[in-house]
Amino acid sequence: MSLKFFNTRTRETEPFEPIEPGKVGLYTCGPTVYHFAHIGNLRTYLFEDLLRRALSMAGYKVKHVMNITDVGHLTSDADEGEDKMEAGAAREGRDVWEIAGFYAKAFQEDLKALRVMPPTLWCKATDHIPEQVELVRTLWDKGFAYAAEDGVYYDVSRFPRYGDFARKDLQGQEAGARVALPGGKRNREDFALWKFSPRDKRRLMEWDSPWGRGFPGWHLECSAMSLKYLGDHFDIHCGGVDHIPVHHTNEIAQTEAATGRSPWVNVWMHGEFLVVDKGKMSKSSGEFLTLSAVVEKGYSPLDYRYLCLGAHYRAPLAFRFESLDQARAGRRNLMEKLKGLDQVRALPVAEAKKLPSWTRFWECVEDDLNAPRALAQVWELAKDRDMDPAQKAGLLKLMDHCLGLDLLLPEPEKEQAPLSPAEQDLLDGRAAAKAARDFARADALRRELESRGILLKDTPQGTQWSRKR
RNA sequence: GGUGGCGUACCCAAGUGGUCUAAGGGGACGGUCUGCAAAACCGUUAUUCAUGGGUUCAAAUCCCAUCGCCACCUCCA
Repeated sequence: MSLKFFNTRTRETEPFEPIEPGKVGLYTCGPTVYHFAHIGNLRTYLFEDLLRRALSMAGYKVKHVMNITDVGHLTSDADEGEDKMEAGAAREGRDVWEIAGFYAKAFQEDLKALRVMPPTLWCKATDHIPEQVELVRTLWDKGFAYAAEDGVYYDVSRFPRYGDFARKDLQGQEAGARVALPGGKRNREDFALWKFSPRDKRRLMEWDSPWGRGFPGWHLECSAMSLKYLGDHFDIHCGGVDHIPVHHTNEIAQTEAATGRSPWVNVWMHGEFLVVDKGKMSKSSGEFLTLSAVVEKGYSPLDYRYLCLGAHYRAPLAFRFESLDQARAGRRNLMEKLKGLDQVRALPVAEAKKLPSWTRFWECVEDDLNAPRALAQVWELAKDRDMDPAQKAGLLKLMDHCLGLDLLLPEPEKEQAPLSPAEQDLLDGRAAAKAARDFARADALRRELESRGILLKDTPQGTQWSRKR
């Protein structure tokens, strides 16, 4: 058995082989912290978390690096618009640094709520300015960079493999372009390595460089930081599918040009989008749903995690509240079936891994992280009423390590507001009516209670009540 | 306009040449239980995979056409 992943670089599903036995270097593109993450963004981090967990469970020691981009991400790839961070600050009338800190923290809290394991190492773009300047210098010295009006640019024509990763047909695109390139750019695809600060305006985030005062271009931080922490050849690099044509293409171009080494990264993996109605969720289109908004509507972050696990990471997932309702119902039903197993002394991991049920589960995970099928295996197990509880608990513990749904950690019962005197009267009245076998009256009282949000359940131990969730 | 992808039951969704008369979940319906319910349990719910052709001993899976939808080529996970 071995892990197989779909590699964007080769467009094939291949057995995973680490560069160094037993170890994996993993870089996942983190957020630009100019706004809250929406649940579409978060889907990608959930996919990466599944990958991370699968690698760990396969026995690899994973060094996982994730960036926080807090500077240099422009509102347009044409390198025209503003820096998103500065734009975010202007929008909210706050300091850029404040904005960065605030949204980075919010992001990390979202991940925590979703049970996404934190990376081995977080790194911030603004903490690595010298490394980025150094990288520009290397590219400059090697002749891959040139100065234009508003910054230092990467010359894609110097890197023949430029379009390969995204399978872009540059010839075709250039032929159709016919637009004058602004500001002295040599090629349409050239991107900024270093942007100069505007003459008339003082930025809060700017640094000196040999080419002029300014700030690093987006793309650069991921190259500089992954080079620093994972080296010029590492195992896996992830992100959303949207990163294939621009961000990752540019990262590869600048990194491989600088190091002269290819491939820089063996396996590239990309998560598909969460789509809303007929389109993707995006920060600009107004369809913007944060995790906290979902929680405020009464869902658990794990309901969303469960929803995402129900679809393969490489397939678009249609989001609707109806789907989320279904996920919530499914997760609750599953938890209900597993109730009490947390009290059981579970079979040790080594033993549980020998059971066929585990093998079936793990085969799904190994097959390019097929979470939907893995989840189906969890259900098969949960429904098995003949299995020894110790085995069952051991297996579920293992599976949950992989899925991160806290299956054996029941959510604390919500504090229920005690019955009001009026409600208590109704309850007592029904009990009396029931005892007198006046069922019509008993049912009427139950309906009355239900309309107040109280559900009754008659058990051999008497009537239990609960407030509607 | 160019490029890539998708279309599986009421809903979400797996499966990408034979084990598929298509996994799993949600929902619905029927049954057991109950005074009746709820919960639980049992069962039912696609001979069919957008449509029409074709290739093959064999197709949801490959090819072609048609229709519908989406993404990228502006920013985006």
